[in-house]
Amino acid sequence: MRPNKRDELVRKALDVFYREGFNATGMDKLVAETGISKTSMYKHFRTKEDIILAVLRLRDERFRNWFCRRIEEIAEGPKDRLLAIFDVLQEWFETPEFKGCMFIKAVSEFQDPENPIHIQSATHKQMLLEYVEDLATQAGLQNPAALARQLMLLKEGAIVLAVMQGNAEAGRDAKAAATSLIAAA
Amino acid sequence: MRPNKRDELVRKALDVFYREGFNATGMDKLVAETGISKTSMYKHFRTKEDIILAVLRLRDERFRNWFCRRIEEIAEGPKDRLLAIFDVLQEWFETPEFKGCMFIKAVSEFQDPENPIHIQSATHKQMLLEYVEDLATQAGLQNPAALARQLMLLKEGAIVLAVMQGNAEAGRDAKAAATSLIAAA
DNA sequence: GATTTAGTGTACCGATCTGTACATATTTGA
DNA sequence: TCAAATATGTACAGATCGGTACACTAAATC
Repeated sequence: MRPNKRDELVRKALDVFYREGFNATGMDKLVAETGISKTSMYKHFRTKEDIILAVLRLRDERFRNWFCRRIEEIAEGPKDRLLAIFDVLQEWFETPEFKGCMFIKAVSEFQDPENPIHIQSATHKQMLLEYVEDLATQAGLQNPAALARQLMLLKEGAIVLAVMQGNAEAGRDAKAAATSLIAAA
Repeated sequence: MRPNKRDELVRKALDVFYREGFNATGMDKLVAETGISKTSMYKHFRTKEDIILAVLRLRDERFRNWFCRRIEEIAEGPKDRLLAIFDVLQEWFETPEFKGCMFIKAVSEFQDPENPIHIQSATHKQMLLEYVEDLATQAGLQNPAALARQLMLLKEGAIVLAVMQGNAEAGRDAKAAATSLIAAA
């Protein structure tokens, strides 16, 4: 058992929770889909909530890594990168596995602002905001914080509408709007 | 029992589902919170899903009524009304009962695009988009459809971030961004 | 006044929920 | 090779899930 069962569980649970939802996925289904025994799961985690938190940590790490890296791959200057956000977003929407933002869904299912799942999801959004804020600052624009917040509105809105409409059109609209906002800044 | 029990159920169920979530609210909790017997509920509705659909219909009717009426109250010309969208949004965020968008949450819990709950939620967003599109058309702007879609991105993004951040700041950011977009159109 | 209608309360069905107990198997390292 | 560490499978507890059966009650209508 070299490749830690704990990590294997978290990786596989991520897929299931993302596809099926958190409350809709019972522990028995998790056993069936991961091939890991329930006994093992509860040796690594005290509760289902702890598993969800670990899943969200992995998702945050993977997503931010991919997202930022991809932006830096396809654009050079910080100003171009602000716009590239929306190209990368579009790429994501066009992925066949795209099923929306895991953190928006987590907050929808765990609404209590004191709930650790809720808090951790909010932190993810905060960290992405800070990344965009850095880009805006590097771009030498006035009021980079305000621009970053506006671009994040477009990003979140695009995710929601891409899910609702079942296509990636929202990505193109977001890029067009971002172009205007960046030009105005 | 003049005031129909069915409507009473739907009204009260709306509050519970909005506060607690759909999957997290069992039928027994619905009985406890509405004071209506389970037998009665299942005489009016065949399944829990049917209750949810009725709740979403009421929410759609109430929300669109309030939203559009309020916009038309606080602004006169169609161009001013496009901006007023975000003042009304802000009002909503500042409401103590604000707990995000019921339709975004519904789609988060019922992800299957073929699910009637999912479809009905998407329809709500579509109808709001059409209302904003009408405003943009009346304002005589070029490409009103594109502007309307961009403003809706801001609206959905603001809702998500208002929930995530636990405050109404996103409303102000959305209004600032909308001002830029409308000016550019 | 009798009958239909709408609602109630309770008890229950089988399934599923999170989580545990326990005895067994497999792997790992000394 | 042998012991410790990690797995596993099964069975189950106690609660809750959506939904039904049934006997009863209040009210409206004829």
